[in-house]
Amino acid sequence: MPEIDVLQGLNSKQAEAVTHTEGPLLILAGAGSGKTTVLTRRVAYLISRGVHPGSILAITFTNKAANELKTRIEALLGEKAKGVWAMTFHSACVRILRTELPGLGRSGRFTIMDSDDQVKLMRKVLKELNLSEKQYTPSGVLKAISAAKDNLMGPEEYAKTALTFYETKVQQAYELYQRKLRELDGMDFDDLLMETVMMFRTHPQVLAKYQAKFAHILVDEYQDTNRVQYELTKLLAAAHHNIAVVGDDDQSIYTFRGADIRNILEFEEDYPRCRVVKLEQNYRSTQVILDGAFNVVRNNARRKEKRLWTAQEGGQPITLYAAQSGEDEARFVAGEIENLAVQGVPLNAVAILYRTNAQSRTFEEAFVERGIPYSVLSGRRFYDRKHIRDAVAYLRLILNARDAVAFERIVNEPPRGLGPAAVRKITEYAAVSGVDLVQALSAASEIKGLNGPQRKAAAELGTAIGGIALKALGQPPHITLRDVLEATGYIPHLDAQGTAESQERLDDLRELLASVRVFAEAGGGLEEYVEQYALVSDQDTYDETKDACVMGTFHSAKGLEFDVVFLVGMEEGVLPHARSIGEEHQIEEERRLLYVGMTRAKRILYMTFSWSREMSLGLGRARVSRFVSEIPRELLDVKTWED
DNA sequence: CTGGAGCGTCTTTTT
DNA sequence: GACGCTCCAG
Repeated sequence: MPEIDVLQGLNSKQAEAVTHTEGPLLILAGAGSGKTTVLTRRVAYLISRGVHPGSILAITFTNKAANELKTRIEALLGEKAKGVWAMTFHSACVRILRTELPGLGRSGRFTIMDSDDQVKLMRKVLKELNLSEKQYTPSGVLKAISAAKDNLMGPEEYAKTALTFYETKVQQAYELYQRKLRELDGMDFDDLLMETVMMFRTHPQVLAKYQAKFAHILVDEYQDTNRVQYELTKLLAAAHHNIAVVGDDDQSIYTFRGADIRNILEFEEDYPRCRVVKLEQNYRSTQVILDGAFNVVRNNARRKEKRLWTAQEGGQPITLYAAQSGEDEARFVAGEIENLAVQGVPLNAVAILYRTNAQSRTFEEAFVERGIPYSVLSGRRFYDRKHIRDAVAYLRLILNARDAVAFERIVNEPPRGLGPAAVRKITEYAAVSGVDLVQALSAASEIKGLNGPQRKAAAELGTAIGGIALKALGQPPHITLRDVLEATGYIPHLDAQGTAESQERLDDLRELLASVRVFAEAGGGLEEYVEQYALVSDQDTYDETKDACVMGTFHSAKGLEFDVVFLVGMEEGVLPHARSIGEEHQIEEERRLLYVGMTRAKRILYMTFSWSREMSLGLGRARVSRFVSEIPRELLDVKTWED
């Protein structure tokens, strides 16, 4: 493939970022500056220069972005491009750990515990430690633990820094939580990263293997990396320093999750020989939109000085709509979308963005009423539904008969007369006799304290799951899923209910089966399915070809673009969020959030707010967001419900 | 001991 | 509007 193709159509800065292949590179890429193109071309360029695809590690923020990267590279280079490691931090770590842990005497078949599992487990921990959930909320303790893991502190290290009474209790919870995870052969999201770094630190030969393997490392959305992620890339790049990071400090919106903006601000200090390339030409938005966004974000004290420019002069002013109520706001948005549709704007070119997920409801109702198709940018919504999680828990138990979290989830779902007391007896039996949970179920007749019906129900469940587990290896995963939901009575139970709700759930399960089938036909096995299940994100399920407008949070819209964008709920207490008011650096993050939202728009930008809003306690008066007043008046076209 | 009804509480953003 | 908790009938 001639080199000229790979550089075709790039501006000089972009070309520089693509062709600087040896040594550290910091690409400061403003919103809409062709970042994905640069990443794609860079990988293609490396391969065209003879770099083996398998020695390129490209870390992206979502699986969707990773897949897009792969597809676009293959479009450029064809078969030659196969083998690039394009994935998220978490998927890369899972892959490394599954490969390496068995050689170190540890299990490579761990289950990934998602946030729901974590909370359930933490509840148990707190109960065991006699800590009241009022004072020590599971999410609060988990947040502290997550922060510790982000800073690479295990329970022992954390103990050294735990000073307050609260922290010593958290420390105890941390220790017990980790012990329980080990017993379950589970890892939470943070463990995946921390364990990988720990393994690299304690086993230099393993680290050396990956340092040799990945001759070139690329990291996207670098402004949103946290300490472990930073450490991980630093370790991997230590031997050759062929590390290219792409980011924009103005788009750092994940500090609540430990993202450290210093990683990007201080990259040049970490790698003194580093080349810095700034991409400031924007190919996405009109000048009006860029000016509006710039005038907001310029108010942040902590940022690198820069300003985007575009060859597209002018543009439509930003419409600011003052609504009478939340319903009126939704009515306005729906009405405008209908008008735009008449003018020929396709629905999938329109997005509605809000600060919190709960805000979607009013809009969904208005859209349903008017028959406007929409899809919510929150793939986890589907996967987090109770019955979907139940179904996956059955699969988890088939794969790992010691997965106590999955076991407890489904042992009495549908109701089988096996309540908490019976479950405790079964798990105790398993622990004492050294058998797994499914074997314990099958041996229910030997468990003391269970009554007749309980013994029968438990044995049946054990036989059903055990039987299917035996067959699972040789058949496609969707068949296994269907069989287990039938044989354990899950689907029959829903069928028997015959309510509208149970029908919906059955439909959801059918959808799940269909998606597993698609996954299987693409060559995926049961194990891979369950693994990626825990790692799917909001964006991963987004289908841009569907004829529907998109709704999502500001966060979930990261990296996406739309012709028309509505930013709704532009009120004090919503954006900036009430919990961010008071702390200047949190206000700055909220401001960046708005910046990200505004720069999603290519042609037309709306911002709306309402004078009154339904709050948790009755109707509240609202005030327009402080950020709106930072936008120069001449860029705005102000409308109210009275017009 | 289990399952279901009814009640109060809390809801920022997410890999 | 989802979930945990309490209370009571079987």
